[in-house]
Amino acid sequence: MQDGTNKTTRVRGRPRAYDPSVVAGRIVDTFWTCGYAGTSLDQLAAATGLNRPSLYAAFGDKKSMYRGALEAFATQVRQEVGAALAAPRLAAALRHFYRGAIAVYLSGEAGPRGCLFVCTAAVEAVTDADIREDIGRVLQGIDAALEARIRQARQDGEIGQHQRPGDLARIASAVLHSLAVRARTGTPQRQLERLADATIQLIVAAA
Amino acid sequence: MQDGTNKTTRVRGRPRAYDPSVVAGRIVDTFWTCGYAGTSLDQLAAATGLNRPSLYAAFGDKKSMYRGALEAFATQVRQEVGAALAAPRLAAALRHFYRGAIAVYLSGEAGPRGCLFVCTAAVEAVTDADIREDIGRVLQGIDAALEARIRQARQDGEIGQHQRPGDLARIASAVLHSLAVRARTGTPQRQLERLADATIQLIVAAA
DNA sequence: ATATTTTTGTACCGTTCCGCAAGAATTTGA
DNA sequence: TCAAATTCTTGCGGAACGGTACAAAAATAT
Repeated sequence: MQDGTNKTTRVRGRPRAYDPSVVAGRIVDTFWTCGYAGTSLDQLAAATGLNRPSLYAAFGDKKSMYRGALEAFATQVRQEVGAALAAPRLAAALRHFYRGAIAVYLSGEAGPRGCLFVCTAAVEAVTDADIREDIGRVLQGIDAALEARIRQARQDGEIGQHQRPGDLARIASAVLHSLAVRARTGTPQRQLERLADATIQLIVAAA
Repeated sequence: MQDGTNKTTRVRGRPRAYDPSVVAGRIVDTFWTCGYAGTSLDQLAAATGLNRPSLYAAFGDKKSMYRGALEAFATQVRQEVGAALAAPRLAAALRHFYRGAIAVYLSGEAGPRGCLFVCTAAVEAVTDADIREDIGRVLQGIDAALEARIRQARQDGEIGQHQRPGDLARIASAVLHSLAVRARTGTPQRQLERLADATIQLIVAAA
């Protein structure tokens, strides 16, 4: 807290002409729309209003910009997932979970964009081990959050004992992945919601 | 059949020094590993042994090469899906369906590559309407094939009536999408198979 | 005022990108 | 043997790529 982030505590040199968090958001947006390989530094400069040297000084090279975008996206995802799954009954929790995801997946000026990880980072996973591990960690985190929530529902007697919570959780997040892909490839909101609802019904009814 | 594809029926000019189907396979392979934007024409030339002008003459520009790869991949998928789902009982059909998919998704010299459509084409869907529609058609085709097979299982009395075949089919192919993403991001075969098996259990047990 | 520190803007580096032009090479037909 | 047809090879061209050097600009510290 004693660093220069406070507005009153001025630092030495020429002040930044931009808000780093706003710029970071624009970077996420650009990569989300065009993917890693499909985005150029000129595009990022145009989207942020910065020129390339400023971008480089603030966020490093292209790959570290992209991984920074992944990290920012993951942070938001974790927060929203946690909030959604906090609902007292499993069906409602899953419903908030999927509705929130669908809203995110359908956002975007140029059209629905799905999930930054599933729909753009996955391409790079074969040729880039760092990004592959970034994705793995996030997907595992969602699996784990779902599993914990389902395990709790089982203790609460909401669902049967015939399916293991880990398996149900992975099925639930499988549908999440599919919603991302389908949203990005043009499936209308109505059908996405129907898929989510059918999944909830199947999981909650799991004997 | 009266065109020049027969080996004995020679055509006029200098003969091709390559087998177009082999080259097409190499093109698929390269795009499958590196994605559309991440693949350069030089890379394709190196992978096929042709030089760029020959590639261009035979397969058109980069985008039409990619769409050709999508088409080739889709043809193979349709064939394998049809064969797998022909099994007499639904559980076995789905088992073949998923096992076949997992085998494909784990293939690749540089590591598992998932699905060409789900893991590489999806990125381009926002900025390229042609590719977006290519993906949509294929995904819908798989949904439809699964729905038909599940509908038949229902008629055969294999599964209950509480879930609609269309919903179950979309859940089944949702898991397929997830298997593609998870395979490409490093999930081991054992876990992929476990997810598939749990899904089959849930669907077949659907009351 | 002057020095110091940090950011910004311009311009440039070498490389790679995609696509194509033009001629050499290799075959069949006359 | 020569003409026609098709493919292969070399090499170019203009643009875009990621990344950086360098000096002007704008703030604080002394």
